[in-house]
Amino acid sequence: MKPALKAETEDCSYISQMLSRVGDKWTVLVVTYLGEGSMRFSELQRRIGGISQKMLTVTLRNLERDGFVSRTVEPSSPPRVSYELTALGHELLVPVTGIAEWTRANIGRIEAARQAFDRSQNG
Amino acid sequence: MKPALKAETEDCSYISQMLSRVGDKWTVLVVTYLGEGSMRFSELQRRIGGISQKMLTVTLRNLERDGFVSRTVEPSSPPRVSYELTALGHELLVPVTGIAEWTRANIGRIEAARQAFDRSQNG
DNA sequence: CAGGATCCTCCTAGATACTG
DNA sequence: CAGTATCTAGGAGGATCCTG
Repeated sequence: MKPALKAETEDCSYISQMLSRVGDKWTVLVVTYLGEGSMRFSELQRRIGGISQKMLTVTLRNLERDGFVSRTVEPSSPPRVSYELTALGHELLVPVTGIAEWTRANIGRIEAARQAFDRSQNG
Repeated sequence: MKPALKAETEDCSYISQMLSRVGDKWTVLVVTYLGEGSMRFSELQRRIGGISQKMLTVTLRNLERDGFVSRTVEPSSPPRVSYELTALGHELLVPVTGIAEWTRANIGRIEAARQAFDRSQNG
């Protein structure tokens, strides 16, 4: 039996990974769009706009590996590959939405702080 | 009066900034330590461990600019500079803790998904 | 259509040296 | 002590070419 410290250290590693993941450039955007329902690769790319094939592929692979997204291939020609959120993926939206809503509610305070800070630096 | 779309687009920019901020390597760690109370630069660096002077400086400046941290200088020699969370900084801990707790609660499901994914890739 | 493989570029972050 | 300035390496992300 490992001491509690070990377990908490491991937890921190996972927490850090998740914060980093949701903080990357595309993950939250992809998850948000998939929150509307199942979607194909090209449709996702078109709707997001500005994401390269490579980054969409990488982002989806990461999400699939962690169990947030499921990938379905219809064996046809040309192939149709669709993605959708798993239950875990939908649940992830809850805490992420928490930060988003907190930010939206506090934009005014943040912006005021920035302007005050920038003024104090220039003056 | 701007249309709603404009406002939402601007919100997304802020939300993206905040997600990116809390997703960077040191911000959450610094905020968490400062959550315990006011702390000096060197104490913060020693307790966090592994963070360079430069990155601690940059992280603190960003937090200060956004109004999450306040900086106090005692004019002495050598100078004593201490940092503490503002009210806004303490409030930020709430949604961030939300993601952290969600992650901690779901580590098992994530880890299981990863192992299943990795097995399916190798086999 | 979906995505693998490359190449390239920029930014982040770390190391180091210096200052008030 | 608490920074600033400079240099550099590594990784994230974009552009492009190619394939089943």
